[in-house]
Amino acid sequence: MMSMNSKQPHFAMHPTLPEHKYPSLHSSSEAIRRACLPTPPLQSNLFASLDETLLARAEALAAVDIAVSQGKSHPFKPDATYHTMNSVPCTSTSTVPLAHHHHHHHHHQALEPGDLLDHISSPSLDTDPRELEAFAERFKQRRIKLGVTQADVGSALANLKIPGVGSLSQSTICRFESLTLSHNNMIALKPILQAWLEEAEGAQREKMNKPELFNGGEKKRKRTSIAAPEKRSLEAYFAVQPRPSSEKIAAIAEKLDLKKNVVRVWFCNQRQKQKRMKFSATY
DNA sequence: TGTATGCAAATAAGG
DNA sequence: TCCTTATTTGCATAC
Repeated sequence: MMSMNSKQPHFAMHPTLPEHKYPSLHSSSEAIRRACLPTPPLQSNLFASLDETLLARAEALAAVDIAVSQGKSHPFKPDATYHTMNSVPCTSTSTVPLAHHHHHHHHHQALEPGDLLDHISSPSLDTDPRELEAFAERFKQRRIKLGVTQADVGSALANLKIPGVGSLSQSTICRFESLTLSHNNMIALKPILQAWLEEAEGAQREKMNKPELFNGGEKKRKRTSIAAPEKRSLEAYFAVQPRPSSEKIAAIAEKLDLKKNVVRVWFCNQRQKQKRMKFSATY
């Protein structure tokens, strides 16, 4: 019934596959305060064409930093597989920060559905913050009754074999239960967690042995942890050249023993961060 | 030991 | 292929 799931079965071998597309609207307590920064007036890149001298300086600097930590344990693996998975489409556009009830921002959503036409996930209902809140609470209670932890649920999701759905971390499950996810994110995750809950309860009721529903699969988005020394090096590079060429990125990646993509993304995120800071500093 | 959270990687979507 | 902007989600670590 609630199969508003998009498509693509595999999530095991595709770094990226075009999947859903939902309206980008955020809301929700946490998201609301960190996101929503208007676009700052973009200052053109001052360092854009500084000569390599500075870069060399940074490299030297970086080299020292690295030297210290290299040769001995690398605290993390650059990671080898990122997969696109979970997340589900959804078509809703409500904007209601769960925490601050009613916002001055009601947009459409004609009238109350009168809760008659529900059951088969009526969009207007599945999107209702109150319903989500109620579900989250029920979910948590029933999960506990099943004797399953948040981490268990997260990893078991992949075994649900829902196309495009992989595992999630304990953090995400926790945030779902405490409604500290964006509204749209809540809406996207709800059907998935609901599916798991029903399966798990059913299995338990039937005394079926389905361990996969209580721990499992590893199909989770992985997150690289960039160690402090490497991070300092990246920052040094960034200071002199915030937008390195693809070649430069490759070189940096090699020097730091990180995946090129990790470095590329780091620069993107760093630029994004810089803008945020610049913006908030202005106000 | 499970569960919350801060910070920030990784992704989605439109150029 | 890669950028930007907006968002999702995980690692690490504090409760």
